[in-house]
Amino acid sequence: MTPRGRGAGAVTLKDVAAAAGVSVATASQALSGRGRMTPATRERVRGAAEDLGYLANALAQGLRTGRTRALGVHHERAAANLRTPYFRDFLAGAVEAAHRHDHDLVVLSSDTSRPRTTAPRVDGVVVVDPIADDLRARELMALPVPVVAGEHVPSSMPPCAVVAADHATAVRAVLDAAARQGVRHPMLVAPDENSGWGEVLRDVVGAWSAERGLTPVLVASRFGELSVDRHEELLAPVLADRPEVDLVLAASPFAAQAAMAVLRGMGRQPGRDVLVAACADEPALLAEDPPVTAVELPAYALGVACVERLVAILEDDRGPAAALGTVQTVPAPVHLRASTAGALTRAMA
Amino acid sequence: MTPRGRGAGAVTLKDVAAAAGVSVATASQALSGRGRMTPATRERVRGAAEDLGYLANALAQGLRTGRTRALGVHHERAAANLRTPYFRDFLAGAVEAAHRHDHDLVVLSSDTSRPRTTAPRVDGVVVVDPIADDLRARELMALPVPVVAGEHVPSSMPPCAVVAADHATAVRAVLDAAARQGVRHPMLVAPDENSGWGEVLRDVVGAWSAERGLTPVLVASRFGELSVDRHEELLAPVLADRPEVDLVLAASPFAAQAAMAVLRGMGRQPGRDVLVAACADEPALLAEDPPVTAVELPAYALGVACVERLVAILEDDRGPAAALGTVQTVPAPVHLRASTAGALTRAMA
DNA sequence: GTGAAAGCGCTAACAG
DNA sequence: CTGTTAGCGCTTTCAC
Repeated sequence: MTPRGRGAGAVTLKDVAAAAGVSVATASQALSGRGRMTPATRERVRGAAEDLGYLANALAQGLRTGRTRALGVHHERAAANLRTPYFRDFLAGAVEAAHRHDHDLVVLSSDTSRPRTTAPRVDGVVVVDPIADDLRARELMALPVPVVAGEHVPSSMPPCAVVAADHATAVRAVLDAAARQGVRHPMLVAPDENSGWGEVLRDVVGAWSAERGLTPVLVASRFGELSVDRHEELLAPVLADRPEVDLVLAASPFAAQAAMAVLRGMGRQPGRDVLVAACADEPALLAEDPPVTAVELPAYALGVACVERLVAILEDDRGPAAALGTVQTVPAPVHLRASTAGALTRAMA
Repeated sequence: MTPRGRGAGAVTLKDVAAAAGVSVATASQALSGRGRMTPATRERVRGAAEDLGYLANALAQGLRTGRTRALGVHHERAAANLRTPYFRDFLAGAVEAAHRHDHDLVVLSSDTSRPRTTAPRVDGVVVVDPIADDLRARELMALPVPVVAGEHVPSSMPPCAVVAADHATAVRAVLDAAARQGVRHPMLVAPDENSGWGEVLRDVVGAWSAERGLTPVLVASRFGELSVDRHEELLAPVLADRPEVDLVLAASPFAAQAAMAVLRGMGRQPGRDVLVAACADEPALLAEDPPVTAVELPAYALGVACVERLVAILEDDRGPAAALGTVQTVPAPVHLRASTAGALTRAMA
């Protein structure tokens, strides 16, 4: 009958009420500052709570009020991705903002092998990098709590409030720089339709190319593929097939590294015969020869912005629905490096 | 009467029960796999839950069962410290282990300006670097849930299960290396009695010195001081006062950097006239001239170990009390570098 | 096999 | 001004 375990021994409001000689209801109001009562009573209850070391049970409070003062963060394979600086920075930003607003920040378990059987005890959720085939993400987005997506939502997922890096501006800066070097045959290597980021990149490159009467080559990769080798396997045949390509714009820095290797293997010199750039930065890109132009994804700022957005939605009287389609962007610095700085020497006319 | 807000609209067990034509009690048992009933009934309930997208309310479940499947992490000024690699690595390890055991991981709000009014909804807490004057840490340690300290607990705090780096072994390796270069007058700069780490370092250096008939100079600093300048202000007078010191062992890498600067300013050449080492590593130490010997604190491994320990305590039938005094250590690699490699040229006999 | 009822700790109406 | 009452969603005896 009594719950097994850890909760046992905790001081409850009943204990405080008894000690102060009032009812639990009065005690509750005394502590929350609500209700009208003599200052004396209120002080007596406060004192009792203090003496007993009373801390309200957040579970019970949350059950009753529907508010938990906790926010959740979900990332597909959170534990594994926590090895990447991107998610770490993001999380650091999210924690900073959550704590500033006096909320706990819950890193939701993301063992995707089994579906959650339980709705997380949070007031809202940030889904970092929503991926269409991430079942957990879908579950969370179906929850009756507001959701903010950290990055664009693939079109096959339900809409929600979005906070994303300003890829369009950043990628256009890269493309313009490449154009100045005479690029005519851009290739985009980007995650497939499971990723909203991939969709955005295709849109931007598509629009930019159309404005110039160019036709980009589009190659689909898998989101979250961190292996350079795998990307080489993907790119070797397509690059062999398309010798006219004079710019490889890769979403992933690992794909960019792979492109460098493959091109070199084909006897083409990156930065001269062909330009290379990435839509996400990584220290390794600086160590390449030549160093690879890249967009810096502002992970920390995104973490902050996502949580700020979530808090704003929670406090919005119009209700969470008002936020559904909205997109907010965070600037993404562009680092132009030697891989896009050399005038193209056109090997083949 | 109905709680305002976010919870509204959620599918409850009542809805599932109604859809399946059973009572909530039966529905509960059907889903949890407990209780005896016809497979047909169980399937019907499962199906209804599936169709409605039912997720159990973790708050209610937790209130009833006393288990939330969530673990908390507390760090003084968590948000600020999340800028340091140490806490990031620690957190990454903690998340990995927590998720492996199917628990959410809550980064507890650590706005220390106001005390928590609410007990966090977690089954147990990891307190990273417990500091004696951290009120939040004390609050958490008074909670009726098990607590694991990530690093030694200062003697003025209540005891709990401890998981710490093996400072003793590591520091002794550094001291032995220094002794081989002829060190006779070691100085230890370590956090004051607010920090269990500081206490351990003083104990180790004290014991080691006693074994050799040496008397170490002990300087107390403030835990968490990340500024090199502040450390310089602290060290300049003491080092001027104690020209005989031939080894500065600093707990913090920033104190080690400060020592390097101060010594150089005094015309003493670190690595030759005087040795320098740190009890925590930092990239900047590699860039010093000469590079500074340091102990690498295994943050990620500590994060994993703390959570593993917490889970073990939660599953231990003997109850959490059994774990109270225990200390578990994680190896801390030592990086011997040039700052302790040169034979001391004794400027003064 | 299944349902009714109690209660985890708390808050919000409504009486008194 | 304060106490009584009801109920948040769930689990768990205990009758039927």
